[in-house]
Amino acid sequence: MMYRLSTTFLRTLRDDPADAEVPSHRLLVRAGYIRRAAPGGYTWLPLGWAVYRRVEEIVREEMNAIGAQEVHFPAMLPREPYEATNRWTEYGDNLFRLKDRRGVDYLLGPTHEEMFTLLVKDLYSSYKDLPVSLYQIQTKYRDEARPRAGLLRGREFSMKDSYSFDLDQDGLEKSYQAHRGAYIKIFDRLGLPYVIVSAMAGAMGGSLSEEFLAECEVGEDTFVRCSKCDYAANTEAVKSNINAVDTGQYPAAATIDTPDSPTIDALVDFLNKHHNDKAPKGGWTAAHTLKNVVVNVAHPDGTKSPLVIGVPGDREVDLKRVEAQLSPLEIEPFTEEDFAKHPKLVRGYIGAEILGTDSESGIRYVLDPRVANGTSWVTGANEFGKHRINVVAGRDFTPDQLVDAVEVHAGDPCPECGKDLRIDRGIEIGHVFQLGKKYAEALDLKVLDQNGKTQVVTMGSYGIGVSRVVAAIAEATHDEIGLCWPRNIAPADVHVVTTGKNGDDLFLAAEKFATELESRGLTVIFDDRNGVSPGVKFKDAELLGMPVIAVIGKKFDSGHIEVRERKSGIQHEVPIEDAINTVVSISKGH
RNA sequence: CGGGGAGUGGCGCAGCUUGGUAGCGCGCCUGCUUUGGGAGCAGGAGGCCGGGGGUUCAAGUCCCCCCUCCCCGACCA
Repeated sequence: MMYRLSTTFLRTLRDDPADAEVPSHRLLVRAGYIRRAAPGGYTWLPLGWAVYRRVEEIVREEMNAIGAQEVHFPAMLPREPYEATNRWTEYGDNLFRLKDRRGVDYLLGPTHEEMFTLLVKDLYSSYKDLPVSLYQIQTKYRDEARPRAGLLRGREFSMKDSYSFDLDQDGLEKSYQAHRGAYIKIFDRLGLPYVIVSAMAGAMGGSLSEEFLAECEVGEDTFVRCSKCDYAANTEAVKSNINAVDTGQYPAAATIDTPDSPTIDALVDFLNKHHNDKAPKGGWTAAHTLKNVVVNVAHPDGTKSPLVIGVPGDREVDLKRVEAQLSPLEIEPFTEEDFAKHPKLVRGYIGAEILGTDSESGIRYVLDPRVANGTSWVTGANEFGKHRINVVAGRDFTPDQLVDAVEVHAGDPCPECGKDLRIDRGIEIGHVFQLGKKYAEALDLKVLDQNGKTQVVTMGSYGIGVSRVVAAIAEATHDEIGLCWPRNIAPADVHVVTTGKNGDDLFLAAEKFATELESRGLTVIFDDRNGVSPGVKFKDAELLGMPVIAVIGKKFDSGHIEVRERKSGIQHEVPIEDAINTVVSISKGH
């Protein structure tokens, strides 16, 4: 296969496109791999599509290797299955909906759990049919509030989604591990550095769940990683491992006047000025205070109730993290009107002692594990301008539940080994999780087991964002001057540049060289454009990012061809008679 | 959905404050020259100035409404 640039449908841009910010977006547009066609929708041009297909093929090969079978659903789906699982409403505005000429509802599939479940239900009914894993590579649609960063977050994108169907948890475990293993092979082959982190199954209603993240500054996911052991988790899924403190000999709790101290900062100032005698060693700090944040929780039945979250005063509450743990409850802001309805909650002075389902207020109270049993706190007195000191967890108040609620910080202890955690950002490129029986139950997917009894099938769900992976690889591998594709997914193996003009000896030698490379099984880009200056050809070759650039130019007179490795910049001057073998051996991995 | 920025030939931008009938660079076309790091000269083509309404003798420029894009936040496998 040879691309002759004189006729390839390609136009590179000298300037960065104004609407692109992140490197992958900027370079993929500038190098002529993609064009924006719609908000959050991109056209793949020939070279871009070549990359896309190579990624797809690697995914396909590894899925087939674990025995998964490829199918293909429509992108436009009926409403009913999504009604049955409640996702027609749960998905909310993120679902693209449309009606046919008779006014019947359809949707553009954001993901296909329902359809796969129904397909298996349609054809299988015995335990003997299981296990089975099916997958597709499909265009998915999500009406993202804010598409951004080119291919990284579009409203139309390509995803490989697979689903495993097993009779029991043991089977699911095996299917899950098979997919996990396949994903490791896929991302290894793609040449993409990645981290596997534990994640919350959250809204999808499963249990074990892990994400594959490509480490990347512009990534949208934040994850922690231990500096010592190999613990890694999405920030939402980090578990604290705080040990309870032995109950100390704290004096009885007492009320103090704290005028004008509705905020933690003001309170700490006031304590240091007026209650220095009672201060712990080193004086009062925010870490000695217990901050109580009120939110509303929305229950699946549509009702709302207040919830108070208690965290140390020097920490912020991470609502996403709380929400993930309380799922399917959703967190909403607590408004002025809500305060009016709950007069026991005194804004700025909410105290722990009246909180908890079994306490005076009856309001549900969850605590971050940092507020451990036996620790002593300064907290609100539930009265304007007053606080309570020496309020001891477990003695003076009891939470309904411990929930990891604080924003995770770099330097927090690792739950596995206690060493410092680091925080980094990544792009979610793959996700494996054990769905369990949620969809099978909702859609009544059952088989008969060995004893002739019906069993609900248990499922796993596994996704790879194929189009996103292309961008993630561009992010991970580019440099200042352009793209820099790993050998396995580059649209061509070698980019042949000549400074010769159409028809002259140099040009003919270059053409012969390119043709020979092609006949040796390489995919070749041959810059045969006429009247384009060498400078432009070199810049374009670097921008396009093939792993090897071969130059037939001034060194040709002395019998040499220049062979450059794009990534390392290493340049070899190779005698003409050896050049083909040199390029082939570099392209095949030395 | 909230905050900020921006929409002007294919691309990147100026013009808007102070209204007077659209300009620069790149790219594109023709010719000549040039050919190892985004060439030179000459001559061209190409624009309902995001859309709609208004003010005015006159609107890219002023006013109102809408749409779109980018960034931050919210949301989101």
